[in-house]
Amino acid sequence: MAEALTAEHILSTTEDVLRRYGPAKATVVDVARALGVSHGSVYRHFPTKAALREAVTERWLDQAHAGLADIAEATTPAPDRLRDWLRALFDSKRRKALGDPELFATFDVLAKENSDVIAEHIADLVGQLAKIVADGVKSKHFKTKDVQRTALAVFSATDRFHNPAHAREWTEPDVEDAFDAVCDLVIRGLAAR
Amino acid sequence: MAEALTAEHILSTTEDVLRRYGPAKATVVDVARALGVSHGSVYRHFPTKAALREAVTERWLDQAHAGLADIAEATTPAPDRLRDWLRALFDSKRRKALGDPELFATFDVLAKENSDVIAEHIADLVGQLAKIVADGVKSKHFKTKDVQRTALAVFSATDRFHNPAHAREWTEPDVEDAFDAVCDLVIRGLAAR
DNA sequence: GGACTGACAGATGTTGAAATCTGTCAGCTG
DNA sequence: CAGCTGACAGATTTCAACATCTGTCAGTCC
Repeated sequence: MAEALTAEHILSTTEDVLRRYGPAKATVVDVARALGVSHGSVYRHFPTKAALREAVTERWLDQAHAGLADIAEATTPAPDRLRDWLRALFDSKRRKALGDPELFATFDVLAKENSDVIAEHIADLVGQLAKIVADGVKSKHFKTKDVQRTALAVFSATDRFHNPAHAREWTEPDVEDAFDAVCDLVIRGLAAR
Repeated sequence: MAEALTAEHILSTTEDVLRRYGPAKATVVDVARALGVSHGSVYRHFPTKAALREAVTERWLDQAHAGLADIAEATTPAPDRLRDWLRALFDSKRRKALGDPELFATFDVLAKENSDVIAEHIADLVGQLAKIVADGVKSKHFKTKDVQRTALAVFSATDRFHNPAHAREWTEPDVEDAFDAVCDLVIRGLAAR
């Protein structure tokens, strides 16, 4: 009303609407109603509903994983840093899955649609892994011929602990054990002998 | 008609019906019709539709993975044997996903339902992994404190390449690379130094 | 009397008409 | 004239009547 209608304003309202109705029920009309404008105005800022969902998810992912980049950039020994980073990723994902289920469900929808936002998100995470692996090689903690390929392998091997498709398993009591066991295996697999 | 109605006969007809209609559409009435009996007769041999589906899937899984146990029992060096076994599992799963999609979909349904059949199937596979890991420890190729935990870690780390939830990824060109990279990482992680 | 049928109740699925939604755009409004 | 509205076409979703399915069981038929 008094405020100008900004993309930012639309995004945070959409987040609220998604949280209330979930990705299956939330409509652009709902968002417009919550903003007190016509839905045509929303289309002035976002070309499609999909673009809107993606923008919300992108923001949400950035916020959720803000701390990860710091861990990746730290100067701690690479093996410890890798374990901390994988742990932080797992904890962050699980916290979101349990504490913010509707937005997590939105994220899950995008993941199953091969959205660009998810591809970028994954590329970002694998890039951070590559940084840690490269540091480990430099410090002689790790040994590998192809850093990028190895970073991808680490990401694949820990898929169960960050891919939203597996979220239902994250409440089982054995996951913690499984996570630690996979971490041990992966870190040993990287180690220089 | 001339034949007596046996559980075996019902199972193979159900397999045909599932292949034709898929798990979502196939009904007990369809199976009975294909057998030329009333659906009440089917319930004489299987208590519920779910039990029937599970029995079919169990047979199908046994047949699909018949060769795996032989590999696990072989006397080749444990690292090679592990790689062969993981490769055989991946190939077998992928072949089924592409060549027998409706029964694979049935398997996928059971997997998402936490069915006992799937739990046993997994326990069987992890048992075979444990055999290979234990042999590797005996022959000094591998080193681990807890064989069972390690076998589970190997199974988790390669989840992307056998869990039906990931079947859509198995046709992407990069999977082969990813599979090899994860195998390398896992086998290095097991190796004694 | 053991194997099978078919009618049945309640649950689940299908269908098509009505309601709502997405995305566009000509026109209003300040 | 930049920002917004609201009517619109076509796509999608909802809803309720209807059909089919699951699982049971009294009764039929060798």
